[in-house]
Amino acid sequence: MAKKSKKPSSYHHGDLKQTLIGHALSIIDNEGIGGLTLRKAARHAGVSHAAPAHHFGDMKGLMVAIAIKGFSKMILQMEKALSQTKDDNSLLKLKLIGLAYIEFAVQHRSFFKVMYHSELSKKGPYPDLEKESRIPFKLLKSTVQDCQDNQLIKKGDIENIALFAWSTVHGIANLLVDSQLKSKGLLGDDMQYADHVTNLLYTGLKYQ
Amino acid sequence: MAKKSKKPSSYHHGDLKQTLIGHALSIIDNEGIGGLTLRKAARHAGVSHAAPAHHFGDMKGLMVAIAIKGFSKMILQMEKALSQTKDDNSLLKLKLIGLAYIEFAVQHRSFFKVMYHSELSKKGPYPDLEKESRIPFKLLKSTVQDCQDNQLIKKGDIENIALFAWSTVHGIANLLVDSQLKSKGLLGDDMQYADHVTNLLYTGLKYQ
DNA sequence: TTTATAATCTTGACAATGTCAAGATTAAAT
DNA sequence: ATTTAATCTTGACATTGTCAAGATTATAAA
Repeated sequence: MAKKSKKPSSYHHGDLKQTLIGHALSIIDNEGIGGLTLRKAARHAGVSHAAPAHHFGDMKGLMVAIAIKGFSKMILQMEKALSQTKDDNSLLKLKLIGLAYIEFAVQHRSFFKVMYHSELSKKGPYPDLEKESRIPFKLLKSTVQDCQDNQLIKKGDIENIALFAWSTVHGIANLLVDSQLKSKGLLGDDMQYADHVTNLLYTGLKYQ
Repeated sequence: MAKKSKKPSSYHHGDLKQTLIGHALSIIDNEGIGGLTLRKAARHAGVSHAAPAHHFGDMKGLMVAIAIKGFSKMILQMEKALSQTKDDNSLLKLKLIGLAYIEFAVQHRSFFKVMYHSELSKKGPYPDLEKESRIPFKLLKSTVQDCQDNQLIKKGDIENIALFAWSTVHGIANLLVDSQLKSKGLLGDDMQYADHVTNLLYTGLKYQ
């Protein structure tokens, strides 16, 4: 609740940038990424149609800002999951960090959609975004490393094993976020399914 | 080369629908899904700006048409992969069908992007698309069933195991298609990596 | 073959959007 | 107090999706 609302002066908004991001996210929640327009976000915020440009440059700038914020949140959530176990239990850490990834995706669908939107990763350069977007995989990889150091999973190329784990949780996350499973009647509860699949993943790694 | 080009009469195109789909795909190849517009596809095909509407209704209709065609191609490629092994070797089938899924994605990025575009799965109803889109998973599931029948993988809930395999290959496919790995310097050759990961996946299933 | 009907394509129009330029208002710094 | 920078508005323009009405060609019916 420590918002720095600087007493709006009716001309200068005070915290327009974050406000616009908020409205953009709720628009994506309701109408999908295709429903997001700069003008619509501006209307929701009660400012003129050209106001967003001063904070984000263009449409892509808004998406980048959302993605960066999303990665920060996701990283926090992953780190929190890691800290919830003793240091020696790295196999559990591996499961928890994967679940945290999936949980973030389903809890913040709009963030996740923007974070991994094709158009963003394509043409940069957005150094801040690039930097943040690498951290989740780094966290995953170092956890895999811990597991190997503690001989909890068989030896193997760390990079490949981490990529395997990432592919799986990323795949689940995408299928869940796009309602590709629910729409096919394949799914009841999201996280219950995520738990099943991550179990398969990590017991698989154990006996690899 | 058995195209039914019906001698264009300069007013009636002859095969405008498929032609437009082709141009749409090449636009997506070059500029991403965001770069695709109905008018641009029309210009590339040399027809008026409103011509596409008569074949696809609206923008979403074009995407649906592309997605349906993409699923047909993908299904053919998966079935072809299945037919390349003796019936008894169902574990190899399981690997081949997964690789076929990934291979289709990297060979036909634009198709794949459209097929699993959030906006499509959201609001229907597009019965033809729904029907086609279920088949890949059905193929995967029946292959998993074969593996269990032949006692090549341990028993377990077929649905969950199939979803696990699907999540993994779908995750790889998405990361590859969006160049999320290459851009991070994590990858040399796409299919080589896919082979590594599917190996991990299926040996994992074997000892589950 | 002639005619009627449907399919296909064009032209013209409209509202909505991204983006730019120029100006108005307020905050911050000097 | 004055200058400078930041923030927001207004107005404009090209582009786009979409609709309606008309032109052209194919197809079917007579």
